[in-house]
Amino acid sequence: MRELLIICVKEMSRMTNEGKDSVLPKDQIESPLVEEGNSARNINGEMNLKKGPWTAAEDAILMEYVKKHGEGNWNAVQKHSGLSRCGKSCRLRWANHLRPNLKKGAFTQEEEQLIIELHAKMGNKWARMAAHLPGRTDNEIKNYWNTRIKRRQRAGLPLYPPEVSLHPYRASQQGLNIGGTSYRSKGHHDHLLHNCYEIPDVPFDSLKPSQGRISNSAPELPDNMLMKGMGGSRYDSFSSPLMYHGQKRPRESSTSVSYSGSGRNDFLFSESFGLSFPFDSDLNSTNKIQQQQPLGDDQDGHTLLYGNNFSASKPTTAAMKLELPSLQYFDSGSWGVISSPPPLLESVDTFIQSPRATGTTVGSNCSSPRNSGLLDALLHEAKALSSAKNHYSSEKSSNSSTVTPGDIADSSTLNACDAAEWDNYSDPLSPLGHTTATSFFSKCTPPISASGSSLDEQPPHIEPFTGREIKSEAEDYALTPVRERERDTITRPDALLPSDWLEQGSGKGYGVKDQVVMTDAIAALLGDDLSSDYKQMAAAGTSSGPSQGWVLGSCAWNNMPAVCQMSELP
DNA sequence: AACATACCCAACCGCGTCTTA
DNA sequence: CTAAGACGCGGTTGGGTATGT
Repeated sequence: MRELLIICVKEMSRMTNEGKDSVLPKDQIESPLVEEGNSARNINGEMNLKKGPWTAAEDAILMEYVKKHGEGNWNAVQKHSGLSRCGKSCRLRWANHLRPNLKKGAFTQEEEQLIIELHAKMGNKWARMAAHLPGRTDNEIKNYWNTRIKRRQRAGLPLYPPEVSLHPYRASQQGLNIGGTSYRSKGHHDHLLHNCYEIPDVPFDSLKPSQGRISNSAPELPDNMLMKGMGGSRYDSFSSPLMYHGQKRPRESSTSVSYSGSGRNDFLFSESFGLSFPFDSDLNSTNKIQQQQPLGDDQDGHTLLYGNNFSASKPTTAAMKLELPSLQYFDSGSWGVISSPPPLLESVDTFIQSPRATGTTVGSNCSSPRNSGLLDALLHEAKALSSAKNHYSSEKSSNSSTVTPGDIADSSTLNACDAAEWDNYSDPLSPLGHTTATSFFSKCTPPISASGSSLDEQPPHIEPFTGREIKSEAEDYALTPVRERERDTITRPDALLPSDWLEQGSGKGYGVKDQVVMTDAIAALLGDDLSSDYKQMAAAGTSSGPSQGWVLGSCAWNNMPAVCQMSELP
């Protein structure tokens, strides 16, 4: 090692003398430096740190240093070893290339599969993902993923297999490619994570069941889930997505125009329910935005971009552009298959806790159902169980959904192009699939079109509820003329809207029978212990709900606070 | 063979968080 | 308690290589 080091230092010296210009970036080359050996100092005597590719000599020095002193204290490397690299650079080099047990080479199939799963769970949490992939670095995973999505984008394939598509996190991430334009801010992932209760591994156990795969990772409840889920204060942030309670505030948001704090969750809510007003805890501010962004504003040609014409406001073009993300989110049209995402369970929570946006008052002790992770967990668990029973039929049902020409195929349901690729992931008995809760709630979810959608372009994707009655309705849906469905769809958000908005739609609603079914479904979700309570509340709630046709809406509207309280029971 | 495009990957940058004095 | 430094993370960039036309 010692010899190697000497050789390397010699080589380095040679390079420094002969060809350092080829290594140093232009700005360094042109800067007035006085260089000595392998390091350089500027006129102030500060070290001029080298950038660019590492040489073998530098690697050797770094390795030697770490061998002696261990990892950490990276800034000391420069001082002690004479390496003219900043500590950051050293750490990166070590972590990504020099540290032992690094796995080199292409990802194995298992690794790729795991990455997909992890990404569906975690989003762009590369470091966390890397923790599940021994020998792999976050950078590697990130690069792999970015390449992958690029490839799939080009191929017009959805990012995830259909089985994964309903995972709240994933769905929210993909789903937020609203109109092909995505809205992303640094903070969104945190928000999403905060608002995504994961029943670990449930969504993925079905993937490649024959592979006897790994899942070496212990079921991971995101730290923030545990904390925020059970009353962590940061969870409250979701009740007011426009406000960044946490320390992380999207950098971009500060510059967005007339749309303060345009974190993605603003759209999470909007999209999940086809409402386009940023959900602000402060109704006044919403009104303010409404004034600034009148209905029908089409300054950027996305009048209906956010679902339908209920649009009360939308971010300005400037804001959008500022929110434009990394290549995970695609330009308009690139993701032709992206459709209205399946409604998110978390959306329901958002919905539930949106009294202020809807003008309903909720008891203070329950102002944020987000305070209760138990409810979410219950719902997830219930939906998993339920869909395990019903997945197969609903899958068939959804697959048979009529796709009219011009419709945008719903990637989350099934993309024909992708079907073959993901066939091997399919498991009719998967606990994932179309979940009861999600399907159930999807009735409240108007469509968000992928490509600057107007209502004429895309019928809603409605996940068939797995219960018998609802399922038949879903089948009806497939047979329902598109125009009629559109009308139907337009009316659906009424459950969310103030009464004056409710009059916008006159489509069919759901009758008492449906109410019962839904009530039963929720009761089922809540389990025996809670179901009777819930049913009582639902019975009370439906009678006073804003719309007979919106059972869930009215349930959530009127009763979920109580449910929320229930969820806080030990 | 020349060019264009896609792909891969290492490295940098900026910011947030953690730690420590 | 606070400020500064260290560290970690995620997004982005740019160069080299492979592949297609």
